[in-house]
Amino acid sequence: MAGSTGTRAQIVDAANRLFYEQGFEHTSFAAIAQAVGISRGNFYHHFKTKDDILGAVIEVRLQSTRAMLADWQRDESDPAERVRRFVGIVITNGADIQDFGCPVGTLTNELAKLDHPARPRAVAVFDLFRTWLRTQFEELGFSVEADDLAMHILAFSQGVATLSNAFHDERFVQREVDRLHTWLDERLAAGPAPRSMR
Amino acid sequence: MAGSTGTRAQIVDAANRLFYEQGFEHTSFAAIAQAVGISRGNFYHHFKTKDDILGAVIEVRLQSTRAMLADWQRDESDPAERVRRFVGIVITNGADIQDFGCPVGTLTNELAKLDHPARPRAVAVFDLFRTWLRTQFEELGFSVEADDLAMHILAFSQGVATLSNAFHDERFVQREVDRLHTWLDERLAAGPAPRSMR
DNA sequence: GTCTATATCGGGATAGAC
DNA sequence: GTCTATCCCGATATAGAC
Repeated sequence: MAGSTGTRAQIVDAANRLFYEQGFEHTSFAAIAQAVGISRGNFYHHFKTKDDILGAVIEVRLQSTRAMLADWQRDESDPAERVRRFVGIVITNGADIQDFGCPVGTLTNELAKLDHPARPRAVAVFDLFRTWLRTQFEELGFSVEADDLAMHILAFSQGVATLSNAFHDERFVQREVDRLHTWLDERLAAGPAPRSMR
Repeated sequence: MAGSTGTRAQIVDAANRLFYEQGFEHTSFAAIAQAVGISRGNFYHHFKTKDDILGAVIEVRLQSTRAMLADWQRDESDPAERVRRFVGIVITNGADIQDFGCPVGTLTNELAKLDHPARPRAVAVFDLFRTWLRTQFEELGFSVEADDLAMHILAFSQGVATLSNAFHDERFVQREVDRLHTWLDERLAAGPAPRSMR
């Protein structure tokens, strides 16, 4: 795995964490260098510019997201249960989300405000989740509605993450998860809309 | 109104807009000064520090939010219709949200990452909406559920705003608004849970 | 590959004239 | 109240020794 060995990988890992906790722009080279335990000068041997590090961080996030979704795909055969696994992230990662929000949503928004060229790559992480969720609904028999349902699940996660970060209320998160599970069950019980109704 | 006249008010207005569009930390004094048309030096006659401007911006947002909610309270007698008015913000302000996200959610998250002392005041804007929405549901006969329903509406708005900013998809926004309206109608038709069921 | 030293720039903040 | 000039610091980035 490209995580522990190699100075370059260590830099990317530290930057990945710091960009999440402090934001991209607010994170200085000094902070990253200190976290890794190297000097600032050594830094530029591995990356020419700060944007290069951001690019590497986003690629790592894309890669680890693909790996996680592949794991879920392998470990769970029921698509509905896979969707529930995704929904559960807001509880599994509840502590980090309370402190820093969703890593995907907060980075894409920061890059949007900075009008940063890397924004589309950050949105690509969202696309991974969106496509994966849509595939689950397609496996459950939905067709044209699948993407709409996927986006609704994504919106749920972003809304919960933002308010969890603002209010630090675990009971709110649990209530919303329960509510979405109920909605999902009803949606699955009703099944896809017949073609004649579209 | 404290909006157009007075250099101080102009500074706050420009900062308010720029903090929204570019983020708080990324907005420089030079940018604000240029937007207002004054020199950087003059700046410090009105505000001692950048955090002071942030404080003033947040107070203005609190004030304008209170005014907006009071208007809605006055202009619309049906609490359900008032809630729908709030839900409609994601369409009314759709263009700005696509470009910059929700002003409340994005600022609170940025301040959380900066570990900024003004974060609680920024969250207070969320609290205004939360309390106002809860009051509407209370007027509709809900009691203990009112706050839960209010938070669900807030979560909706944040989820839609974040994904609207990421994907720039108006049709997604409209679908989610329609979905929430349906949910709201069903919720109101069912009425509050009887006390015996709690 | 890693370090120290340094260049360069932009940001917040101050002093003082008008 | 508004301006110009300036200070100070932190941040990105470079040069070059080891």
